[in-house]
Amino acid sequence: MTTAAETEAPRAARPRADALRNRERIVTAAREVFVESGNDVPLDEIARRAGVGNATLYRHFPDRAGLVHEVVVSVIARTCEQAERAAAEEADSFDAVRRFVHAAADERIGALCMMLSGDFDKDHPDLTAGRERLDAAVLDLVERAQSAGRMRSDVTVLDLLLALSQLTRPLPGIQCLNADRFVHRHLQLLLDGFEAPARSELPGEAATLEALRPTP
Amino acid sequence: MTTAAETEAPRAARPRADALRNRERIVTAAREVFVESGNDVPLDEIARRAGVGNATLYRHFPDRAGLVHEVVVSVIARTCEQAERAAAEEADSFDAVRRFVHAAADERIGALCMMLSGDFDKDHPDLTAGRERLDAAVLDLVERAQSAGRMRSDVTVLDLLLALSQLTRPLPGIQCLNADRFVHRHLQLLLDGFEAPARSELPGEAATLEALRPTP
Amino acid sequence: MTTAAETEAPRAARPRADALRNRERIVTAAREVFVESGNDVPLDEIARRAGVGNATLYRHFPDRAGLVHEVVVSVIARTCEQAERAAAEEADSFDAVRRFVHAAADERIGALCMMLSGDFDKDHPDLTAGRERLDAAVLDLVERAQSAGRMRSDVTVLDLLLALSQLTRPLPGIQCLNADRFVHRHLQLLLDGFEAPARSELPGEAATLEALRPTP
Amino acid sequence: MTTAAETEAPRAARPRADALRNRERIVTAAREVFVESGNDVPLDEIARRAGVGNATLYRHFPDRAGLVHEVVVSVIARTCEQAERAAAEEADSFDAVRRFVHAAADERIGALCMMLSGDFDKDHPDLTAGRERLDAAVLDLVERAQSAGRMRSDVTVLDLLLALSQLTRPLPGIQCLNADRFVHRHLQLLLDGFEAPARSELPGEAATLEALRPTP
DNA sequence: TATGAATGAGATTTCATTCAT
DNA sequence: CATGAATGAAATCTCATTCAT
Repeated sequence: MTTAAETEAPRAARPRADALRNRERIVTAAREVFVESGNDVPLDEIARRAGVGNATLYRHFPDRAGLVHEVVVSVIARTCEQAERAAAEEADSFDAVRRFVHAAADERIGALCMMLSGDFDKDHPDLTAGRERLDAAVLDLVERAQSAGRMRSDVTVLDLLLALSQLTRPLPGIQCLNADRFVHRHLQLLLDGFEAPARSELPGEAATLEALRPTP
Repeated sequence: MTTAAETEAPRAARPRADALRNRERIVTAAREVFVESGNDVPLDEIARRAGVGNATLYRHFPDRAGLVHEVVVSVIARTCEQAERAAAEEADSFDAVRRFVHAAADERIGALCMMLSGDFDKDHPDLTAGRERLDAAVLDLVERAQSAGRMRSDVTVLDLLLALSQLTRPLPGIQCLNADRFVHRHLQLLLDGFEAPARSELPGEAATLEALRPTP
Repeated sequence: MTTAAETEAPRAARPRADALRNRERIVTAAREVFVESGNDVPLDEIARRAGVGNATLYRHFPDRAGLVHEVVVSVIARTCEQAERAAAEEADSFDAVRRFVHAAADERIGALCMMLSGDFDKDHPDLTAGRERLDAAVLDLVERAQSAGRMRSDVTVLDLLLALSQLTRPLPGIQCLNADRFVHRHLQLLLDGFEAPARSELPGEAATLEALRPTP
Repeated sequence: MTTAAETEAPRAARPRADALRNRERIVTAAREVFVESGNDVPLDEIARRAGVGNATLYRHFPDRAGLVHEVVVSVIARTCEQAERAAAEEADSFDAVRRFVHAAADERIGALCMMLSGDFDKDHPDLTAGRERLDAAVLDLVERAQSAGRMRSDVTVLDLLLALSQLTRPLPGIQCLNADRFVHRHLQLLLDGFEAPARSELPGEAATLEALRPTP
């Protein structure tokens, strides 16, 4: 006879409650620290901020790349959720885009840029899956707005995600209270550019995420 | 009997030709490498790329901060030059803004973001002077375009410079041939936002560079 | 249910036994190596002699100055102990001085000279406290001997400590078995000078440790 | 037909006047800097203090050891001169010892200790010759004083030279105006110990310079 | 399991020595 | 000859990762 908990996770030994809490705290601390201080903070700093010993971090993640991987995946997932919620809850199709953009900024999607620079496995299935899900969710937002004539038809999903990520990328040395306000200002300006009817014809080439792969 | 050269500058020996060439090569290599691989490349890598020994680098720049300082100052100066040239040579006031924005991207103004994160003296007179000159030159561009009704009046110099820097910031891991093309696309989108008559009222607060100072 | 030990000190984990042992071994090795080879030995050499990796040394002492600080403090403390023991255990007051002088030599008090030349914080509270305690202990020895008419009244504590330190200062290049014997010979000669009734009047100025502070 | 100058130094090309002056300035600067800042100052610092380029230093001395060698030899020679002059000019035999001791201190004989630690050839003929001449000169002083019953008979030349060197050794970190006064105070105390009739029998073993040779 | 400690590999910086002007 | 510049080797210090309690 087995308990309900054992039934839900039958393949691995049931993780202890404090272990799960530690794991969560480490990922959260890492996200914050990466945003604040950049990608090259010592892992000891992250462990300290999470309130755990450094070896505990290694129990949960095999190496630095593993931790970065987890943070990236979690940021993508949270951003994805925002995209889906915006699509579901906003009546106007361009308002949905707007809401997503600002929400993604608050989820620190910009930190992804920084972390892509680290040497971790960018072809890991988790990442591919996450990107695909995010692409799909954003594509939904974009297509709806474009079909409704609310967004320029030459703007691609990749344009949106790239520009968004870059504009919200943290400036590790610069911590001041109204930095966020600037970011949202700039996003609004960008969105105004997206909304405007096309004046100058952009090179409307088909843009995909693959286009950004490093050339080997 | 002495030659004219000896008579004219007897006390301060002119710097040697090869030393000047080396200094130039180091700064150039550093600019390239910082853009390619981020702010935390080993100095040995820069020295190697410049074709000099690592100690030569230290003869010219007292430490890493000194080198970053030099690169930052040089990028600012080159960008400034582009602003002044655009103002002088373009007939249309918004075309001047456009030309400056794309030229600044090519001068790697985005690398400034990355380098501002490094720990070097951000209050050095050289930097202050450079920023002031750049601010003035860009203010000239912006005010002309706004007076002519070609640019939204709620866009500030700081908006322009910050968004421009962020959008052109290098993605150290990602080197591919058409990354630049994406950047210029996004700049065009942003400029379209700048050009459009104001639709949503932006919070028109007076924005200055001081606003980005870290809070002490 | 918790054990008594866990109950008594629950908040500050006691330092690990092996860490304490390592710390002790590093300080001991440093004291030896500084005496043997001078103040500018590589820290790697000290770590090797202590049988630990170099980074272990840096875990215990933040930098070279930190290690030198610790060695200086420990030598002062050990010397101090010798002074107090000599005062307590010797019947004759000048014998106590003699015993202290030779014991201080064996504690390598001379190494202090060498280490004072290194660039570490000479105004650290630990050092100030140590010096004061040592001064007090030696002053006790000196005053007793002088009150008993066993020591020249114009010899000050600072004279004793300085001359003692200089005469016992290690000669880093010179390691031979009877170097110590020479040192003790010279100390005896000096003590004979101290014991003799004053013949030539020395400039009896009040001498304090402050007199040796570098002029700013 | 040759000039007188060429006749006097026929084997090597006659050194130019400015070269000689430079050589002298380098040795003087080195002596000062070694006393002030210890044995491990950069050669560039010495060159700067001498007002010459670093390469000029290397033109005169093949390497750092060569420079140290020259300084050591020169200090020994100057000290030797003081010994001979004291012997010649002082009426009282112990006054001659006293005068020599204080003069040697002023010639920075203590710096020899520091430099013996550097890795230079301690068996070079120049050094051996210098030491022998110095030993002879000081032996003359000592024997006269002992024959006249003015100095304890158990004090050897080596005792005198070693104690003198140690007591006058510079403390590189400590530069203050009356440091010299302390040194001379201590020398006086030591001399008083030398002058006193022997009270405690010292271990009168024959002491020679050879006794200090490092054990191989 | 969680932790503080230990470690070697690598980055920054210095300096004795050589080179080119 | 004299010099500023260049250089590699070595020293200091950091950090991702492993070990032992």
